[in-house]
Amino acid sequence: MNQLFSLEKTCPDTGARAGILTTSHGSILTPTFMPVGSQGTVKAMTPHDLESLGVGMVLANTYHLYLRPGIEVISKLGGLHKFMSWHGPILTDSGGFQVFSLGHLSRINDEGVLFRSHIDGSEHFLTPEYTTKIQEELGADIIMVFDECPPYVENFQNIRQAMERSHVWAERCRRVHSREGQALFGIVHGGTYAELRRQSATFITSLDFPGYAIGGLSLGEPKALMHSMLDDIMPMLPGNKPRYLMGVGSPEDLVECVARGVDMFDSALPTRLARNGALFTSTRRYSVGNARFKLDAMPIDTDCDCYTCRNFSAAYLHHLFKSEELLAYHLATVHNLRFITRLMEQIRQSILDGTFVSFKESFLSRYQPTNAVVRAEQKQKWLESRQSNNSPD
RNA sequence: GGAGGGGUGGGUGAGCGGCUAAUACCAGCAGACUGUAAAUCUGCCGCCUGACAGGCUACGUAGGUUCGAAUCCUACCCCCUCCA
Repeated sequence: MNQLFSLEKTCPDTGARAGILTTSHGSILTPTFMPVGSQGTVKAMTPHDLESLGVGMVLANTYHLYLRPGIEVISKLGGLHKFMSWHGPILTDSGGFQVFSLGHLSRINDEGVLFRSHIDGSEHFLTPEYTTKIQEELGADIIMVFDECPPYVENFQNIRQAMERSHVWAERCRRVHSREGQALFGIVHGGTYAELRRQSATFITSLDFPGYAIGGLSLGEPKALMHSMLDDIMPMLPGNKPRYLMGVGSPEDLVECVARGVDMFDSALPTRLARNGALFTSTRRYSVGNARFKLDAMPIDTDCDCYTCRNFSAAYLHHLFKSEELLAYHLATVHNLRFITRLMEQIRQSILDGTFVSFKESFLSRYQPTNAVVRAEQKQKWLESRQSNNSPD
């Protein structure tokens, strides 16, 4: 393979960067957001839709595709690109995340993870070698090492143990990976412990992967903690390789994390929110099912250039959601994905223009976080003030 | 005309002497969702006081029995089924 990543420009005042990622299924411009399509489909979207929204790369999931339809099916039908008729780049996740999110179904040891299928109860044993092999078979352009992703609440000991296991697994994936034209990314772990994060970044970069992911963040920890982890790690990752922050996809997070040097993001958030009727606008997100939209003749986002906003009123979307019409999910997903891809385009352009800092500031001052985020920030401040009041002894 | 069944909060519909402002579902209102077991989940949903809590009015209507009734009795009004 030729060079995977080339850096075009960096923002002198932040860590933000613009670059180009080149795969055998085309090039994409970074920073980029990759919508999640675990089962070989971004829900409610055709590949044609994705293309016209400006989506570059899509995500698929090893765990889900392995269980259904099964790797041999996809293999016989010509690989994942052909199977799902998406001819742009694909990134497959190893299924490591599922080890944690489906934790009650699994047993984990140094060798690998014993799963019970959530579909039919059958038992499966996934190892680093096996998931790498599966991902080679699927034929994605970028694949991920098999890792363990413990929840945010785990204590230091558990986080360290999971991190160390992930390190060994990363090495094992690296050793068996051989498919040409396919890049295997390492994943930095360490939870919210700066010390572990640095340790992990040192180890993972020593394995010399073509790209590096940051895993185990955006799992409910305070935003400030996620930011400080990124601030710690990013300078340790080689500048000439792509950096991928796993599982991040809210508008404010994307802006904040690009500023810290991230090139690639994925998240189920924009598409899932869309299906649940929560739509992004430049000032905040709205639940289009709310009564306030019943008679609203304007598009949900008057600044948006997407098919949905160019053709339909908020009142119509409101009606589609209330009546549970299938079109609701499609139109809403079109909008949210376009909102995010446009945001990434704007970010990139501002980096190239040298105006990223002002773009970031004006976006963040305009964009109102959700009640939950505001509340979480209040709680954090409250806890800190309590701690400082109670800690004189 | 005769026999039987039934009338419960916006709707459907449980409850059949105290634990019942009343199960459940729907509708309604709001919130959540970040490497997707998610077109999902959570909360509220008689009226009044901002909330805690409390007060008021409620199970067709009017009486009655009882310490206590949506639940038992009587009368009336209405609805449904069957037979003539």
